[in-house]
Amino acid sequence: MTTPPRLESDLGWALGTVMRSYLRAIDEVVAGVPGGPRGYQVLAAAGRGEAGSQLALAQHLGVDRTVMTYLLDDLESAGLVERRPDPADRRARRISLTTDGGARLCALERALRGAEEAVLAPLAEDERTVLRELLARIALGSAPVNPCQVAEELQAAELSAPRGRAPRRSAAAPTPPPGTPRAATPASPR
Amino acid sequence: MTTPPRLESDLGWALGTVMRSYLRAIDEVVAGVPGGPRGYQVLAAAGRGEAGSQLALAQHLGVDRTVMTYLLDDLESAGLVERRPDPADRRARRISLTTDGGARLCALERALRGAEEAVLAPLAEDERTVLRELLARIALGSAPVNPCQVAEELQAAELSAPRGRAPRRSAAAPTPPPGTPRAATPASPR
DNA sequence: GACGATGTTCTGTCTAACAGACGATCGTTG
DNA sequence: CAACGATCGTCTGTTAGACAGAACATCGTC
Repeated sequence: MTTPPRLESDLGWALGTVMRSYLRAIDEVVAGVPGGPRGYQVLAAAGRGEAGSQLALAQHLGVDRTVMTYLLDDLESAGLVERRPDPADRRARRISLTTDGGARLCALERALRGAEEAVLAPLAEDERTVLRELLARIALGSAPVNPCQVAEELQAAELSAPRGRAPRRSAAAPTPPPGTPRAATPASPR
Repeated sequence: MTTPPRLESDLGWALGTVMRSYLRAIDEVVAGVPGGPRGYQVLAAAGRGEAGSQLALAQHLGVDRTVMTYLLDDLESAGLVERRPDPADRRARRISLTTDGGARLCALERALRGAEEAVLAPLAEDERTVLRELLARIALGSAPVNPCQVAEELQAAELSAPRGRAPRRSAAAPTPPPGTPRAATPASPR
């Protein structure tokens, strides 16, 4: 009995409730952004240069490719992002922020900081930081497993420590535990 | 600059990604439950006796009343829950677990424990506990503000400490900070 | 140059959520 | 006690959103 009597440990309920609270909090802020919350996430990803192809962006955000098309249509017609042909692959489009998009993103981030803090209000200052970090670790660790990212990581690890040193333990767990869920079970009982 | 250079602090993205990861992880487990993940949450709430009326249950889970009707229809026809008339209010129905429902819930919770641990795999043991607790605190703090629950709480606090002792600080913040988001903004721009 | 694979877009279908109304019942007020 | 508004659960209809699949252009490879 090392664990204290759990008062309320339903992870799913807590996650869902916090998620809804978050969406409600940012609702007003992102109301003017074409794609809503996801529109902002596209801007944020583009601003960080994380937006490779549309497909990569879609997987990063957890949306369907076809949805990403419409999302970018709206953002582009609003003048916030640009679809520029990838010089290396003429099939793909690179998503980049316009000047307006950059300014908009900056304003959004400032406003969102406040909304996020309101969501995290029940926590103390340092606890908020801890929560952010733990969530980010899980998200990064269980992000859509990008094979080439993993490959890069392994390569980098090998290069930096060719003596057979194992890659950093805390990073995106390369050896998933036995009970790892299979991806996207198609057998959902509609 | 007391805050360290934030490497990846997009709370919304982290929340969404963890949420999707969680849903994927429990997908197989709750595949047989009528309402899917929310069907389980109904069972869990009923098992804890948290299920007052259908409306309270719906608000607790963040779903519409009409959706709750269908959800309970399915769960009831599967023999997992019972709709019994509330003796105190003949409009309302009390939701209770059947024997089958209790057994099912027990099995589900065991299986879900494993799936949840898989989601939290990137974290160390104590970090998982911390995350669960922080999320639960936020969820409890920003749950659909139930006026009568708040009233009860205040009453209980007064009864247990009539000397003017303030209620516990960590509990569902009765004095929301200035920037508290308004509940259920009806002005959502479709 | 032919082949399969991949990125993006388009089309159609279908589920799930929401707004609104209805009947039954409660609490309250005159 | 009768009438009124409010609330709970249900039902109906509409609509937005997601998904499956095909089509087109292009890449990598043999």
